[in-house]
Amino acid sequence: MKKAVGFDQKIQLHQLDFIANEIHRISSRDALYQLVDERLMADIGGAKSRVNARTILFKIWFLVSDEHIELRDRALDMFQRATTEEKLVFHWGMSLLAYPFFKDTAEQLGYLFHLQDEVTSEQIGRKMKGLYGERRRVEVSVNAVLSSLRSWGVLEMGKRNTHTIAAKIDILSAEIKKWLVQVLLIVTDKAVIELNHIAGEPCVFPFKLSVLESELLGNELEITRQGVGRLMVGLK
DNA sequence: GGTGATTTCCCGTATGTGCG
DNA sequence: CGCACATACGGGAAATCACC
Repeated sequence: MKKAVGFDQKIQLHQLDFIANEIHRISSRDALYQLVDERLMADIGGAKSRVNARTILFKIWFLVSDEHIELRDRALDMFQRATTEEKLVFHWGMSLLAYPFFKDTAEQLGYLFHLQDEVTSEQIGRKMKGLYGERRRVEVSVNAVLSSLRSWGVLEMGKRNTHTIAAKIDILSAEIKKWLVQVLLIVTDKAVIELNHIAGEPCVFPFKLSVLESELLGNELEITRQGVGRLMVGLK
């Protein structure tokens, strides 16, 4: 069976901000559909493509699977008083949770950026086709993710389709670090992760994520020691 | 369960844009 | 202009939902 792709349209930051803001006020799905569709009219002409984009937005923020609802609600709560950069962290995390394709693309980008400063769309396209098969859809969707990331200010495009990381975003708030680490554990499917490996996780490459043990204390995460000075973080 | 409607996902193609 | 690539469009299949 072919792996689902899903994320096949460019999604802009203000569209994500819009839905994250409106979810608070509007609880009815139909009303929110209506509202988002109206908002999308400014960006996308065709009704069908608007529906496609709406599908993606809803999957990220609204139609969240049960096991992620709690994280979603916490994100929404913090979202209200977050800075622009912090809001991006939430969009990023929710996208990772909603779309394995997004997560895999981010991860591959992260790997490539560990090795080099510039990544071409062709290069990442090849990697993703390796994971998802030789399908045109994969090509289109990789471009959709890349151009979304450009519009989010995560990537910049240089000459000849090379992409570079725009300035990395430093995450300062301990609450948000904790949230992202939780997301990280879920999407990477790891039981535990070593504390000082967190910053190097490929799928969070746009962020500077340095965490101290003290910042992760609380009800959600569990910290254990392994050997000398190795701190492991896992979900409780 | 069946079945019709809606949602989600995928595809081929048209159009636009930048570049040699 | 011709080429490559990005983006949007609409058809349609597959999956899921809602209701009987």
